[in-house]
Amino acid sequence: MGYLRDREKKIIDMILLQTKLGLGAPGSLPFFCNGVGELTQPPPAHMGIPPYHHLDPTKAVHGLSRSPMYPFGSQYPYSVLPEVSQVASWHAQASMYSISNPGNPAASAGFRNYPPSLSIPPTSIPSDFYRFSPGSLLQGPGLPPHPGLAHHLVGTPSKHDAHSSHLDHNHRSSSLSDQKSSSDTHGSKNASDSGQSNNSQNDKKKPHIKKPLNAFMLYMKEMRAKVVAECTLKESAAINQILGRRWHALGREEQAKYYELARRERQLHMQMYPNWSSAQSRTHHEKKRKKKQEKFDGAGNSMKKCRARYGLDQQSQWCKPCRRKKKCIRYLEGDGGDGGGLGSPDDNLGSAGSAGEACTPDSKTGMDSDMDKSSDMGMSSPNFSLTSPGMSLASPGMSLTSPGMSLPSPALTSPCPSGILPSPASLASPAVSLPSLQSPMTPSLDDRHPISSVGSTNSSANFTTTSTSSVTTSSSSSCTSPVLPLPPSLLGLSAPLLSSSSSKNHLSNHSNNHHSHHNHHLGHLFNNNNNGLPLPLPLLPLPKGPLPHRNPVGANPHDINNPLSVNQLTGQCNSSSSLNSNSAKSRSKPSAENGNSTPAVIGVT
DNA sequence: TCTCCTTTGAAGTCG
DNA sequence: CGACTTCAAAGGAGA
Repeated sequence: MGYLRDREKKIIDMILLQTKLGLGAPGSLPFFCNGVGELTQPPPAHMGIPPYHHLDPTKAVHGLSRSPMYPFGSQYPYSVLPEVSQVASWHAQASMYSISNPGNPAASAGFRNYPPSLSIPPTSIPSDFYRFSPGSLLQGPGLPPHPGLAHHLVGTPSKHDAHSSHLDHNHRSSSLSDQKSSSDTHGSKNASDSGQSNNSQNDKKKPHIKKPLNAFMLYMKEMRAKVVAECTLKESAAINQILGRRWHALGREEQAKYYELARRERQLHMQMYPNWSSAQSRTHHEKKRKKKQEKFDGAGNSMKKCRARYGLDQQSQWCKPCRRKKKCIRYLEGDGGDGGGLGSPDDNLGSAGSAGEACTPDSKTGMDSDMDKSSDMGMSSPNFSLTSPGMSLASPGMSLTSPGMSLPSPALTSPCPSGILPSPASLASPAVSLPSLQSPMTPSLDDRHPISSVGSTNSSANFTTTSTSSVTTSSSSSCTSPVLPLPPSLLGLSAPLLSSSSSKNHLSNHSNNHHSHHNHHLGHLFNNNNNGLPLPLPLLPLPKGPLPHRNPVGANPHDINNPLSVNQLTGQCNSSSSLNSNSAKSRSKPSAENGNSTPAVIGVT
């Protein structure tokens, strides 16, 4: 209710603002009408924004031609770079997205308010939401980019810089002189080339053009403050988990807005930095990484990770980072020489939890890695079975037919203001009542899917099995682990559900497009079943063998010892909630730290 | 001061 | 072409 009210308020504010700005064209608001009509379906991620090289700035002005890669391409209008009125409405939208209520400091705190170089008052329009302010478009091609944009985009360490300048840099950069200097520095050309590096200082300050934010990033930016305010959480990791959940629970139209925003951001970014490529950002960071790598190389540590090297029973031998579930300092990437997959950063299934990796013992990683898996999972016995008391899938709480598990679920509306989804299923489940769990684990959205609930049962109960492969991969992975016998159609359905938040790294990314596509199916599923998919999903037979394993999020947030565990971080928000984080940690940081995640399981066994 | 955590999406790289 | 990797934001925490 509150959320809806908030939205209504935002819309009203937006309309008022638009009126104030004389931008009252009905077609420009709300959201992304673009004269095409209301969005009926959200764009899949891969559809939402055409590849960078497909974004022709020259065309962009007139319209973005997008091949309808997705069935509803025609329904989802990707029009164009905003026209002037549109751009203004864009600003207005920004005001809506970025809680602009001045009386809500928490809400506004999360946003950088790019100083309006234009006619739009800064106080009313926190264009912060847009790193690539449409202002530059408004001003025309020859005009400098939005100072805020430049400030943010170029050479601004987002993170630590934020501490000092998060709130005030708006003011700093809002001055005309700053605008001028900013534009002088970065110009409308490629900012990375604009340095006129005559002196070393310029070289040092060679601007780093950051990637444009994707839809989820934009969403996070907007909602973070909200979540922080609601949950009094400050840990970004935990907040991001919440936001991830919320993102999935978000309506398709809501998501569509962010995809649209992201698309526009990219367009603007491309216009401003036509020569930019994400490789620049990559190389920018690779330098640091190389340095670090050399550092480790110099140390001559070509060892296995502590976990694999010493085992769980000799944790005293582990290096500190391993004990802290951080990156093993003894582990050297590329130490593939021995131990089969052990040395590979990718064998850190423990955390990684990726179904792709978590295949059957004989599938991919070999025996060693299998052992590693076991140990990573904190399992002493490979025969660990989910049929153990309290973890039975047939347990009432986890019943696949449980109301809490059926789709669509009322719980999807996220009663918890933080977006954490309490579930009767989890709450009632004996599994979650295990003493090892400090706080009840709540199945994620994914968990509400019967199939995923199987896997999530494991994670939410801190049980892992030797098996491994998540059903997620059933349709695309080479995993041969016992998979729930699903008809292809259902598999196709299940995959997105599962991959939506788990094992993203490996599953989702086995094809970005597929992943995104699936994710959108997920969204469709949860918001409206207009795909004609059967809901609720049928009860699935329990597998006889080891159940598919879904490793918990990242460094095992369920590990109560993990300071960043979901429980610890979000418990204060909602004691009955938890993020069943099927993490995607594994996605981007596949290596070392992943293997260190673990062992909440130990306590169970 | 730097890195990690954690999320999703976009884009680059590699085999 | 698929799989994999990195980066974008955020801010607390730890080294």
